[in-house]
Amino acid sequence: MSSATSTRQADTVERLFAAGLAELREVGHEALTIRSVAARAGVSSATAYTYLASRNHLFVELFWRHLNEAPVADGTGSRAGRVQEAVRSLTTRIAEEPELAAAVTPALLGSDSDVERLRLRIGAEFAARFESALGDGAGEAVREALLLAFSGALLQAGMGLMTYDEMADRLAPVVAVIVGEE
Amino acid sequence: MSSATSTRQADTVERLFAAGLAELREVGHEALTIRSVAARAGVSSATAYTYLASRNHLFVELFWRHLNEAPVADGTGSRAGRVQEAVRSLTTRIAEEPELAAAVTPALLGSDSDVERLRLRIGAEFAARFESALGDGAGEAVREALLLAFSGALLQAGMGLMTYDEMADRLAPVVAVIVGEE
DNA sequence: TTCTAATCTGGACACGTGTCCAGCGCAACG
DNA sequence: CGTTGCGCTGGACACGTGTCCAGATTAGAA
Repeated sequence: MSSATSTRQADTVERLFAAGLAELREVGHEALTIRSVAARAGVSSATAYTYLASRNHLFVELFWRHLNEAPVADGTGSRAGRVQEAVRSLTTRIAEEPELAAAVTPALLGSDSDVERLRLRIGAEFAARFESALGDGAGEAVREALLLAFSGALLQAGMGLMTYDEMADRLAPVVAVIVGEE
Repeated sequence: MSSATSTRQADTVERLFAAGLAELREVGHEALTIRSVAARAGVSSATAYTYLASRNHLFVELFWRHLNEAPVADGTGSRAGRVQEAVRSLTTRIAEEPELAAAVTPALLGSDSDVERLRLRIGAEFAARFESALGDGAGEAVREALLLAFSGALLQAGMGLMTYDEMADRLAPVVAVIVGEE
């Protein structure tokens, strides 16, 4: 029972997320409503709200799932080169779903507990990738600078001051400055 | 007539912004509604909406006005020291109105044309301050890194991962890394 | 098959946003 | 001292969010 039950629930959740992503691609995040996602998933809006804490939660969850499929860059080349690769891997992945990226930036600022939980995980994921690209011996300040610059770039892209496609190129010299290119 | 008329309008606008700030301090940005601001300003909500394009616009405008009163740090000391001073001057000012800071972060991501206009001005203000602290001869990448790290810090603070009070201290070593401390 | 408990439904609710407009009142101009 | 017109009012509107709940469905257990 419990396995069948949770299968049913899992199905519903998956249908909701799939519908959310489809809706996002089709109408964009401004026009997306929880009810339209529910309808697309073939589920009532009350049901949607039992799985989605909020619109923000939907966006953040979709982003988190999407991000997890970003390839992990391999650890060859110079330190700066490795970090640049890590950055490129992330931005490339993010740029694949521009509407999702646009949606998640404000959503990440939400105050739902679900949003908060995921936001910590996302931050930790970025940190882990930079950490491993940097290798040992990188100072705390360097790690923090990288993370802040990357967050800043995401924010700028979210505000439309930079496209997700150009993020990696814009960040490359910034990474060089922070990590030290010599 | 036009001067008298615009005096009347200017009065209304000022009352709205003053009421907005008071309301923000009193109930916080989550509970603030345009209608409550209008009521506090002694004005109908329809009138409020003729001057405020949106809730986001209110927050961004208040932030912009607040920011403009941040003292400009003087240009003494090392390059890194000057930039750190510039950062501290900004973060100190921002930390004076924590609710405003919390409100503006998501608001800055809005898509109103008024928000967009102000957001460019705010970004330009940050850039100008860093520029003048850096002096001539700082590379493009250094300037961009600074701006991105600062934006990133604002974002982190907006997400509650850092308080505005600790921003300057957290950023100091980051600035040193970016600008080069030697 | 029948029972039971989890899931889902439909539709109401309170609330906020942002828009609109007919009409009112006030301040300056003639 | 009217008249004109700008700014303000009040209150309706459409729409979305997120909450709630009594009752219909469903799937597995007995």
